Amino acid sequence: VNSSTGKGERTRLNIIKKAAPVFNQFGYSGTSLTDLMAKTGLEKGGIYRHFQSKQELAVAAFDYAWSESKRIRLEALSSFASPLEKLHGMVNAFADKPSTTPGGCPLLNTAVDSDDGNPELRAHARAALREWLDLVEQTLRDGIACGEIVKSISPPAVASVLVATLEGSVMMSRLKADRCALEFARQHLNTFLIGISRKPRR
Amino acid sequence: VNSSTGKGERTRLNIIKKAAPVFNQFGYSGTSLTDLMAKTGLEKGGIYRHFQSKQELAVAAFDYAWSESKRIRLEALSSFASPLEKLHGMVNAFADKPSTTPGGCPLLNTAVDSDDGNPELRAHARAALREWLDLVEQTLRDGIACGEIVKSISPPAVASVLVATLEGSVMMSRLKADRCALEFARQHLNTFLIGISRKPRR
Amino acid sequence: VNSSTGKGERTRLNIIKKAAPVFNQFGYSGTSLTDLMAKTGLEKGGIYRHFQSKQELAVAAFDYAWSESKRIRLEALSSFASPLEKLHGMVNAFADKPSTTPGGCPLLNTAVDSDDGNPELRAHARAALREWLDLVEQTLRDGIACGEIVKSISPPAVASVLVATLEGSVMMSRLKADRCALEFARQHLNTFLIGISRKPRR
Amino acid sequence: VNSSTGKGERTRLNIIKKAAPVFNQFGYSGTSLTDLMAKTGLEKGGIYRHFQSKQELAVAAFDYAWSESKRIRLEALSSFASPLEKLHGMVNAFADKPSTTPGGCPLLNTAVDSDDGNPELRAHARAALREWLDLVEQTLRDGIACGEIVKSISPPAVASVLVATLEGSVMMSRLKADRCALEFARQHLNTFLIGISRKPRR
DNA sequence: ACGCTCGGGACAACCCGTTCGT
DNA sequence: ACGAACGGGTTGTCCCGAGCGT
Repeated sequence: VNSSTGKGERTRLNIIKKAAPVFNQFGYSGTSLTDLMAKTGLEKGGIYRHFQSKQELAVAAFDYAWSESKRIRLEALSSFASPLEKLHGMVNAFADKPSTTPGGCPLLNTAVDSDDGNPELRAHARAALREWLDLVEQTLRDGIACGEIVKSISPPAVASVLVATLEGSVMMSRLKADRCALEFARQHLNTFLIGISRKPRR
Repeated sequence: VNSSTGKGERTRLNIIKKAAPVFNQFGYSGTSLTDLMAKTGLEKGGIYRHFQSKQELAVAAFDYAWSESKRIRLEALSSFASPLEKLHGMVNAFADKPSTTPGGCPLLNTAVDSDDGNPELRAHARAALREWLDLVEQTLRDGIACGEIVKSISPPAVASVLVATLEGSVMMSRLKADRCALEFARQHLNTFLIGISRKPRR
Repeated sequence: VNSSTGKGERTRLNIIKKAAPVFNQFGYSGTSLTDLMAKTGLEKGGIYRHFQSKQELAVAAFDYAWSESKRIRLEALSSFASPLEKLHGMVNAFADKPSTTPGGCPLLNTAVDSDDGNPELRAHARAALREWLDLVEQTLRDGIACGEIVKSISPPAVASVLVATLEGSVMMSRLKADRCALEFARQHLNTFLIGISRKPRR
Repeated sequence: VNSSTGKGERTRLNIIKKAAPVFNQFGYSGTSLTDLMAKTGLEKGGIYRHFQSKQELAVAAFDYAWSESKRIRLEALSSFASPLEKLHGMVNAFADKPSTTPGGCPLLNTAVDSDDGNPELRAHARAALREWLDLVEQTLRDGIACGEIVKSISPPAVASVLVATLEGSVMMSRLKADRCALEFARQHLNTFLIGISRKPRR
C-alpha cells in the first residue's frame, strides 16, 4: 500500500521486475523456474512464498511490463496539449522505443504466446489492448470535439488501424533485425493523421 | 499428391500436416512430442525415424504451413489481371481468411515464438516475411510500371505498412475474438490503395 | 560419521554408498538412474538435487569405493611395523578380500569400463592407481633403507608387478568363480618378496 | 563350412569384424546398434538378419576377437621349438602387442564387462581364459617332461600367475597410457621363467 | 513472516533393441 | 537387406509442496 512496506513486499516486487523480461523474451512455457531463480537470486521456495504458481507470477510480470510501457509512453505525451499532437506523440514514442522491456512489446508477445491455453494471461493481455485502444479512441474523439480532426472518421476504426500497424511493425522489425518497418509505419501513420486533420481555411 | 513417393515420404508428410497446427497453436516449447504422438497416431520412435529432432520437425511444419498460406492466397489472386487489383485481392484474401492453419498466421506466431533462441526457426520465418514483402513490392512496381499506381510512393515502405497492418490486425482480432480489427484494416488498406492509384483524367 | 552435517549431506552420502556397488557391478553405462532410484529409495528429483549428472555421481561413487578399499587395507597394515611385513600384509589383505565393494575391485572395473570415453572417471581411476603404486614403492624404499630389502631391485618395477599380479588375479578369480588365482598370486608374491629380502647372515 | 560360402556368410563375417573393435572398446551396454550400423554400413534390419539379438552378435564378436588374438600369438610361437622358449615367446608376444583388437585385451574387457548379467558372454570369456591357461599349463608340463623346467613347480599355479601378471599389466598400461607396466611384467616374468628352469650342471 | 533445503513425481526430448512387411 | 514402426527405455528438468531454521 504505502511505499515503504515490509521486506516481503519488496521481494515480491523484485521478483516481478526480474521475471518480466524473462517471460517477455522466452514466453510462458519457454521460461522455467530455474531461469527465474538465476535472475532473481532466490531459491524456488523463496519464489513460491510470494506466488502460488508460475502462472500467477507470469500474470503479475505481464501487468508490470505493461504498466511500465504505459508509464513511459504517457510520460512522453504529457508535454503535448492538443489531441492531434498527442496522437503524433504516441506514434513517435512507439516507433522510438517499441520495446520498453527486453524482448519486444509485451502485448504482442503475450497475445501470441497465450493464444493456446492460459486464459488468465490472455485476459490480462486483452485488457491491456482494450486500454490502449480506449486511450487512442478517446484522444480521437477529443480531437473531433475540439475541431482538430474531421468528423467523418470512425474513432474505433482509426484506433484499430493505428495500433495494428504499430504492433505489426514491431514484429517485422524484430524479425528482420532492423528498424525499417517501424520507420515506415511512423511515416505512414503521421501522414495519415495529417490526412484526417481539419485544415485551417485559407 | 506426389504420385510415386514411398510410404516413408507419405508418413513424413502426414506427420508434418498433423504437427503444423499444433506448433502454430501452442508454439515450439508449448508443443510436446506427446502432443504430436497423439495427433499423428504414431509412437515416438515412428516420429523420430523421419525427423532428427523436434526442431527439425518444427521447421518443416512451419515451412508447410507457410507454403499452404501462399498457395491459398495466390490462388485467390490468379483471377486478377492488373497489379492494383492483385493488391486489393491480397488485402481481401488476408482479411477473409487470416489463418490458413489453426492458430492464426504462422508467420506472426513463429516470429514471436522464435524471438528468443531457435535461430533455425527464426531464419525460416525471416525468409517467409522476405518472400511476402518481395511479392507486394514487385506488384507495386508492376503497378507503377503500367501506370496504375502513382510514381511517388516507395514500394518497400508501402509493402511494409501493408503487411504490418494486416499482421497487427490478425493479432488483435484473435486477442479480442472478433473480426473488427481485420475489417478495419481491410477498409483502411483498400482506401489507401485507391489513394495511391492514378485516377483517370476526366 | 560426520557429526554436525546437515540432512542434505547425509542424503548425499547415502546415495553414494548405495550407488557405489551398483556402478561397480554393472559399469557406468550398464547402470541406469532407475536402478539407482530403486537402490536409494529416492526419486529422480531427489537424486538430481545432490548431483548434477549421472557422471558426477559415478565419480563420487568410485571415489567412495576406493577410499573404502584403502581404509580397509590400511587398517590391516597398521599392526605391522617393518616394511617387509607391510608388503606381505598388503598381498595377504588383497588376497583375503579382493573386493571391498560388491562387484570386484573398483580400480580394475573402472579402469576397464572407462577405457572408451568418460575421461573424468578415468582420471580418478588413474589417480587411484597412482596412489596405490606410490604406497607400494614407498614401502619398498623404506625396506631398502632399513636393510630389509636388497638394494638391487627397482621399486617402481616391483610395485608395478605386484599390483598387476593382484589385479589380474582378481579378474581371473571372478571369471572362474573360484579363489585359486588369488591364492596362487598370494603364494607367488610372498615367495617373491622373500626372494628380494636380505637374509641374515648365518 | 567351406571357404567360399555365399554372400550371406560373408556379410555375417563382415559384421563381426566391424563389430568386434566396437564392443571391445565400449563394452556391451556401451555399444548401441546405431554405432554398429555406422561401422558396418548396414541398416538395423540388415544386421538382425544375421543375428537374432545384440547379445548373439556380441558373443560372436568376442569369439572372433579372441580367435584373432590366438592366431597372432600362436604365429609368433611357431618358430620356437622348446617349451621354455615358447613360454618366453608368449610373454614377449603379449608384452609387444597386448591388444590385437582396438580397445585392449578382449578377455580382460569382456571378463570385467560381463561381470554383472550376460552369462552367455561370460561363458565364452571363461572358455577363453580356460584355453589360455591350458596352453600355458601344457607347455609347462612339456618343459618339465623334457627336463627344461624344474619338477617342483605347479603348472596351474605358474600359469595362473603368468596370465594374471600380463592381464593386470595391460590394464595398468592402458590406464596410465604408457608401456611401463608391460615392460616391468615382461622382465619379471622372463626372470621368473629362468628361475624355474633347470640349469645345466657345471 | 520469510527464505531456503530437501524431496517428489510427472514429464521433457530422445534413443534403445526388436519385429516385420516388402 | 532395407525401411518403417513400435513401445518402453534413457538421462535430465519441470513445477511444486513440505518442513526447517531464522
